Amino acid sequence: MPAKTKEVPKKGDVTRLTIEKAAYELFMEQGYHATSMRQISERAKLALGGIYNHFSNKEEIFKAIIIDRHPYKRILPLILAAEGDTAEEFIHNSAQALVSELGKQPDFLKLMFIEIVEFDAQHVNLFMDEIVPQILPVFEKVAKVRKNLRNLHPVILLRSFLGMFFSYYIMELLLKGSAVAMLLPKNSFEQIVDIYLHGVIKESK
Amino acid sequence: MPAKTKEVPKKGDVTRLTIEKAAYELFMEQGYHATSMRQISERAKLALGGIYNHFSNKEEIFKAIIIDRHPYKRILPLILAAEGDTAEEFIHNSAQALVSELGKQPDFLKLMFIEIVEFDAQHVNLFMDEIVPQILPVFEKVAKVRKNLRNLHPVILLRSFLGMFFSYYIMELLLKGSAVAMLLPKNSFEQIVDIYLHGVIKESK
DNA sequence: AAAATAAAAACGAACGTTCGTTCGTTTTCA
DNA sequence: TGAAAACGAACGAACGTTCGTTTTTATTTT
Repeated sequence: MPAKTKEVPKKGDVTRLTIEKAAYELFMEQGYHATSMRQISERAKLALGGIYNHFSNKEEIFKAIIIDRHPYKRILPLILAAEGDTAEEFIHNSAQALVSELGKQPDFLKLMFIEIVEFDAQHVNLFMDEIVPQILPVFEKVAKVRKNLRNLHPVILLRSFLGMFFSYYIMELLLKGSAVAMLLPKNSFEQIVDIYLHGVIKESK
Repeated sequence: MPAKTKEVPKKGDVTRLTIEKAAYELFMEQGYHATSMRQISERAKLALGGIYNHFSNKEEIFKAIIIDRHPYKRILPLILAAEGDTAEEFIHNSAQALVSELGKQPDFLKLMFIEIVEFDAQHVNLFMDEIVPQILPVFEKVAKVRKNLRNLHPVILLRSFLGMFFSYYIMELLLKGSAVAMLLPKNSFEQIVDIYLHGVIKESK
């Protein structure tokens, strides 16, 4: 009887997700190289060797995390669903939704940083070509529907929009624990969004 | 005869800088944990044990790099020297100077990323309290002298200004190698600065 | 100016530990 | 009953650091 490879639902994939979750937590806490396979196996409550039934090596775990846990999958629908007739309202609302969503996964940025530091962003580069074609039309539509947006290149719009969040969270990371953090106004993010909308220059009267 | 500890100029500090330079290059290329003391000793053309005459351990090398090679020392004078009567001109010029300066040290951002990933930004946090009191007055002065700046909190001004660069370079890192990079307009940075100055919203007629 | 001397720097083998991965075996599951 | 999953000891390699020694450098004494 020739062994047919069957496409079974595979119950044991639960373990795979358990490993992924444990590794994700540890990578976020300690970084990639500082996290050992033994630590991952302990947190996943699995024998060391058992991991290798699900991932061929350590980097494969990280790659899986990058793909499965990247927040863009959750963020994209939020932007699409953001309401508001004017571009101003729309950006305000989608920024708000995005911040609250990222608040649930506050260390998502570290994922990107580990990527850049340890892997020279090679994994992200690979699937950027998959993501961006999904995101760009959204921004093109936003630019088209809301009349009071300046006539900006959609890529620039995307880049500056995402950049607003990057910068917000990075500065937060760099300033936390510092005495300067005290100087920050309570509604910092509101003001950052406002600058994004209207710029820093006073309009000529 | 009691041995008096004297404060000699110490010629051998050249070696210390050689180690620092070699380590800096390797950290940038590979990350912190992925770089071994042996690699550092090889690039510095020094015996493995010799390093420990100048640094007590690996982390001390990184700390020294963070402090000695942080670009803020070179950037601050540039901002102070940037000319332009209007706030618009000033920001334009200082942004231009900053970008060209950072272009000489294109991986400076990685320094911050390694900090965040491997050390939870603890070193930067420590000397933020030293840096920010130097930077803030510059931004306060900028806001005061140039009349056509909106009345923004100086910390917000600083934060959004630096954020503009962070986001610009991060997006560059994440998009490089991707096909989307082709879509980017040539004068991306000019447009980003323009958004910073005037916002994305069309002025009501 | 030369010699003596002590401190600083360089050396590289060696230490103990931990790393990622492999492997033969047992257990669980379909 | 055969495949998938779990196990944990074992492997060789690489890690950061230490150590005793030699070499270099700078200073002090002749």
